[in-house]
Amino acid sequence: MAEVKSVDTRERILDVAERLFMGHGYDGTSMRMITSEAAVNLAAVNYHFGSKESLMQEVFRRRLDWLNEERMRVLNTLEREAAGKALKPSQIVDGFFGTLLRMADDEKRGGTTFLRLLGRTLTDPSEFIRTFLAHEYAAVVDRYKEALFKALPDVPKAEIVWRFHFMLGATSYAIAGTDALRLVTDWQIEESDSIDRMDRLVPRLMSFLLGGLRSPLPQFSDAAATVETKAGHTTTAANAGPTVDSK
Amino acid sequence: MAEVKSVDTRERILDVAERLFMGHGYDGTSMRMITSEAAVNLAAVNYHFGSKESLMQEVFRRRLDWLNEERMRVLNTLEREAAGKALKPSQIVDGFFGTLLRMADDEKRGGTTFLRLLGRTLTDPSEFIRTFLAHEYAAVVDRYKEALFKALPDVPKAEIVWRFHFMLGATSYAIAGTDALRLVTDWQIEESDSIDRMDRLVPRLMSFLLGGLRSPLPQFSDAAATVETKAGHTTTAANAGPTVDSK
DNA sequence: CTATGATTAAAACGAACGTATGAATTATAG
DNA sequence: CTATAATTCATACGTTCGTTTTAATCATAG
Repeated sequence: MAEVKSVDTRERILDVAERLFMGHGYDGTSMRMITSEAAVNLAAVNYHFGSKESLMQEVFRRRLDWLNEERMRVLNTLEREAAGKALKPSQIVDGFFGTLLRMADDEKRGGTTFLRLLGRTLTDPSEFIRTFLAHEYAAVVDRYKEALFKALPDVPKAEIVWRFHFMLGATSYAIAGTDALRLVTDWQIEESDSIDRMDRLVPRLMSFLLGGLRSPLPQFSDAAATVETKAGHTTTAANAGPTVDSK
Repeated sequence: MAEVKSVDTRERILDVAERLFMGHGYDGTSMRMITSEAAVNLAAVNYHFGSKESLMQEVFRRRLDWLNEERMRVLNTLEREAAGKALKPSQIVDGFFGTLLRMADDEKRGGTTFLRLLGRTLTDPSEFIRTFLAHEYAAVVDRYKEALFKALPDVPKAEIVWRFHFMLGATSYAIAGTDALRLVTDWQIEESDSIDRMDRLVPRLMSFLLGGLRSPLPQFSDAAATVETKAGHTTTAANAGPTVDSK
C-alpha cells in the first residue's frame, strides 16, 4: 500500500480547498479551481474524499476536532479548579471564544484562514453545511451554555442563549468580515500587518463580548413577555440599569 | 408603451429573488428557480434587469434606498434636537440598528425576509456583492461613525470603529442566523411565532449592543499598542473597570 | 384600424459544473 | 523480479448554468 505521496496530495487538497472556500464560498469554488491550484488531477478529490461535500466536511473536521476537544479540555480544567463553585463569565467566554481566536496564532491549525472560513460558513445558506456544523458543535455549545447558566443564576436562560448567539455573531464578523469592514469604513487607523491585527483583536473582542453579556436586561413592551423574566432584572434597554454581574 | 403587466412581472421577480437568495444564497439560486417560482419566462430576468448580478443589486437597492434615507433622516432629526450637543450612544445605536430591525415589522419593506438576506450577504464572499454593499453603505456608516466619535470623545476612534463592527456582526447574526442557532442549541425556550420573536429581539439586541459598546476598554499586552489608547481608559478586558459612558 | 414599441414566449447556445471510467503509473509485499 | 494494490492521469459523460436569439403577442398612439 502506497501512502507516501497520497498523504501529500490529500493534505494539499485540504489546504487549497480551505483557502478557496474561504475566499469564494462553497458554491463559488469549483473542483477545477481546487485541483489546478493544488496541482493534482481533477479526479483526485473524488478519489480521496468521494465528493465535493465530503471534502468540505473534511476541511472542517480537520480543524474542529481539535478546537472542540480543546474547548472541552479548558472547561473541564476550569470546573475542576473551581471545585463545584460557579465560574466567572469571563472565564467561560474566554474558554469558548478565546480558544477559537487563539487558533489564529497557530498557523499549523489553520491560522486566520480557517477562522475566516468558519466565520463565513456559520451564515452559509447551504443546508448540508449548517446541519453538519450543528452536529459538530452541539455537545460543546451545550456544555458552555450550562456553565453560563450556572455562572449567571439570576439571568433567565432564554436571555443567556440569546446573548450567546449575539456573541457568536460578533465573533464571526470580527474574524470573517475584516475586509468588508475595511470597505465600509475608510479605516483611517491603519494597523501594520494582519498578525498584529489579530493580537489586538482578542482583548478588544473579549471586552465587547463581556460588556454585552453582562449588560442590563431588556424590558419588553409586551406585557405577557415579562413572565419569563425574573423580578428585579427587568430594566430599560436604552439606559444603564443594574448590571448583570457574576459577583 | 405597455407598463401595466411588466410592473407586476418586475415586482414578482424581485420578491421571489429576494426570498430565494435569502434561502439559498446568490450562487445557490439559479435563474430557472426564480423564473419558475415567479411564473415568468426564463428570459424575463435578462429582459428586465439585464443580468443575474443586476437583479441582485436591484433586490438590495429597492430596500436599502429607503433604509439609508430613513437612517439619515433619524440622525438629522436627533442632531437638530440636540442643538450641537453630543447625542447619547443609545440614540445613535437605535438610529442605526433599531431602524434596521424595525423594517421587520413592515412587510411592505421586505419584512424579515430582507433582513435575513442582508444579514447573510454581509459575509457573502462574492466580490461584486461586497463592493456594491460597501458603496451603498459608505455615506451612512460614515455619518453614524462621526456621531459616535462625538458622543464618546474619550474613547479612541479605532476602538469605536471596532465596536461598530462587532455590533454589526451581532445584529447580522441576530436576524440571519436564527435557524442556525436553533440547530446549535436545542432551544428549550420556545417562543410562539416569528412575529413575536422579532418584537422581543429588538430590546434584547439593543441592550447587548449598548453593553458591548460601553464596556471597559481593553488593554493590550503589546506595549507599543497602548500609544493609540488615551490615558485613563486602559483597563483589563476580563473584569469590570471604569465603564465607558456618554455622561 | 393600423403602426409601433414594449413585453412575453420558446428554443438554443457555449461554457462550466460534479462525477465516473478505464488505462497508465507508482509504490509496496512476497 | 514479480505480483498486487494504491494512486494518478487523460478523457468523457450527462446536467445545469447564465445568456442570447428570433418570433409571437400585447398594449397603446395616431
